Amino acid sequence: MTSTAKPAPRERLLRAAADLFYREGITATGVDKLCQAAGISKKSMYQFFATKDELLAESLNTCGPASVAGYFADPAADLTPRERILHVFEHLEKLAAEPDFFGCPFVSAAAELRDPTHPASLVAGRFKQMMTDYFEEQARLAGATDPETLAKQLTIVYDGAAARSVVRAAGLDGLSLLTASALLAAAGVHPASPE
Amino acid sequence: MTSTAKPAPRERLLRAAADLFYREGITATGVDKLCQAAGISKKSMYQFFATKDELLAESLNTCGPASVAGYFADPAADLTPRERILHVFEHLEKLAAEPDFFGCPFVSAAAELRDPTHPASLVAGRFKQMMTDYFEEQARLAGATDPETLAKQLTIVYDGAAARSVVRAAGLDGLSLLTASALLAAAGVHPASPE
DNA sequence: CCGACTATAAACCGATCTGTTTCCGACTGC
DNA sequence: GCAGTCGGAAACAGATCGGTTTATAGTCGG
Repeated sequence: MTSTAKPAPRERLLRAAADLFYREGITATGVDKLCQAAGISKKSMYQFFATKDELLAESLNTCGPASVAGYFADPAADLTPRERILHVFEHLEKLAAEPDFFGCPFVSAAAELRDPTHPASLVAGRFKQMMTDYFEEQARLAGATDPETLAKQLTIVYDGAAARSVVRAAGLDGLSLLTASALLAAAGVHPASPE
Repeated sequence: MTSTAKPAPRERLLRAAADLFYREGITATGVDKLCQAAGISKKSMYQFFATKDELLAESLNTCGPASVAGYFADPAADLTPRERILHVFEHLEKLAAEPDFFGCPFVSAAAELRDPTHPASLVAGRFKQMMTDYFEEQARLAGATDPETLAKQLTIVYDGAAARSVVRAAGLDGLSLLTASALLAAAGVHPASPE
């Protein structure tokens, strides 16, 4: 019975936290609402996590990877590095078109916290770096002239496009793909790799 | 006496609101703190503005332009369109290097609100469009191949670079300038305009 | 059946939230 | 001097905040 509906109290709590913090904001989400959404008591919550901030950081850390997994193409797939890079933006375009898209969860959290030393901010920084590292690796494989710089630029395009979608409350119409392609081309990475 | 220290109650309130909402967040800033910072009573505040949200929207609308004025070079200055575009990113690099930079105030507000219909979100949308329009105008003057698209791309770079600075709590090291230059070059806008 | 453990619901704490109201002193025009 | 108005200080209202505690219901191993 517990297997079908309830994965585990702690798990449910982390999921509910990641969901509500993202959809409604950190400060705007109270602990009571959180526990109610997770079907858990406050006492249990405070046994798992000492403070709301600790829960926030752990929810980002635990549920973050799953929420951004779609950006990274299956490593087993037969794709060129350039296609793997563009896959990130294809996925972003898809997400941004939906009305419940509120930007990158990590950026969103770090921006609201305004405290670089907050545990959740550190988690956000690590994940951003992870995406940049992914870009750099693929850029290097693609033979880009300056993979490190290109990776940072692509991350900027990713976050900028996400911000655009949020303030306009609209999709991106391929703009992020177009911009990423332009930067790839400027770094010598072209669609049909010529022999 | 009132002329030296106190501009006007309403003005002070708007300034304090813009400042605190930006520095500490919207939800995290209480009305009491706001009034205290502005040196005004809550009664007066609620005579000027019906709700906190109304104050927020109006503070963005009124104090927003001044807070972003530095991005736009003096129209009288002898600058090329390309230089005017890059001036935006030079200014951003300067701001991002300071520890009290928390990103674009409009994006920040819209992101925290998560409600595209909120008056403040509409204000944010208008200002973003204003910057894009500025980019587009300069891009057209510079003879870019596709000024409209280039303008959107530059706006994306602006917001993406701001986000990067926020999550890393560090400066940009010229990265936004570099990226903007690359997109300009891709659109056929080069530094020393050759005859 | 029993004691230990667990997790729940709910009350509770002081503080703070948005928003309203009351009171009172300081101006104003007359 | 004196009604009238203004705005500030502060109490107030009801709700919610993060966090703690109590009491109770269920679930184990022994």
